Amino acid sequence: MSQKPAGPAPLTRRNLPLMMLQARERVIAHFRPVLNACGITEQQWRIIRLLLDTGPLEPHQIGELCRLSSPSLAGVLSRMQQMGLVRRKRLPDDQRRVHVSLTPRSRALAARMAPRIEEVYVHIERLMGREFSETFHRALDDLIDKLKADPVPGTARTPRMQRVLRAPRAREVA
Amino acid sequence: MSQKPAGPAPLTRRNLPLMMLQARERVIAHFRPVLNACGITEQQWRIIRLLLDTGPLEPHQIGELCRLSSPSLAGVLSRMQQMGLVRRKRLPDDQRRVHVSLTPRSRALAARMAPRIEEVYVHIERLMGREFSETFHRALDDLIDKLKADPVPGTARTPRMQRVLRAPRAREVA
DNA sequence: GCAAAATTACTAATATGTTAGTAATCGTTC
DNA sequence: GAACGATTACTAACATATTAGTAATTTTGC
Repeated sequence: MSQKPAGPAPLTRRNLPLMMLQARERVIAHFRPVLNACGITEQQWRIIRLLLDTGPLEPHQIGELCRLSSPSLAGVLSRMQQMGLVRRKRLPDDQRRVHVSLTPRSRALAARMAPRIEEVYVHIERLMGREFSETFHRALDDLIDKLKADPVPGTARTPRMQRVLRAPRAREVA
Repeated sequence: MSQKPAGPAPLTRRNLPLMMLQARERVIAHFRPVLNACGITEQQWRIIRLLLDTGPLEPHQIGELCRLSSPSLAGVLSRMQQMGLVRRKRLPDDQRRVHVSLTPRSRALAARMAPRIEEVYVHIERLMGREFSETFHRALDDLIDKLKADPVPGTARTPRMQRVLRAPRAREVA
């Protein structure tokens, strides 16, 4: 008997990243109206929520915990500073490093938003079912642990290859 | 006994959208090297994979199935057309509508990529465990179903408010 | 038949994501 | 103490996401 020519591999798997994207969008869609009504983006809210819990942090810590790459973070923090939602201050000990902290304005905003956010959680937990919701949380933790490591892309440091001279550029943070 | 003043609601919930983002990034991080090596983006690969299974589709169908909003899709398809990865053709019956189809080039690309993609699936399934992997897939399907509906943002149509005249603009598709 | 509504793909403006690379600073080594 | 590497936050260039709104066309109501 002649063998069937194998042909190109057929991509039989379901698209797991797409499924996870779809699932996440179904969830975030419930929060978006609240964020829009308050005039902030999802990323800005992630940062505010984080700093509420932890106090002032450095950018690389925020990026790690909020999954924001260094370049994204630069823009987000810059806009948040303009909006009066965060302060940035250089550390006296180490002039490279910066502390990002919340302002009274962002704390007040968070206080206004908290109950509406809670409402959304109650709503989606009702849609998902209490049991399923808890199981799903555990599954996410489990998956994150099993596939752990990998730093935020855009934050990873690669060794310098060469050093080229150029006109100096002013820093943004006072 | 005096009652404690309630204070601002404390946001006790874990950040579910963030957890889902973290989990998805752990997964997509394994595919990114393959995509980068082939010079295409995640979104472009989603579209190619879809069209391989379905044959030619219209933009709104692609957007729905790949979770790409209409404006994103316009740019992605435009670049893919320039790269020779897709063709766009207006339907004779309805001049508004367009058919997007793959090219020999994108089919060849997919054939080259398929085995490497499969390798990644094998690898991450080994990390996650077969049992967990299947359970997680079911959980995602379940969640997507329970929170179903919501059209892709940017695709939703709102009734016209007013109609302003302006100089005509040429269409991109022949 | 024709004006209004609906549909489809698109553009515009802005925010974020991704990849690569740079300026300033710090620590170490010699 | 000057050269070197490491670290931190940043910029540059481009692709995508989000929100709003438009052009061309088709369908519908009357």
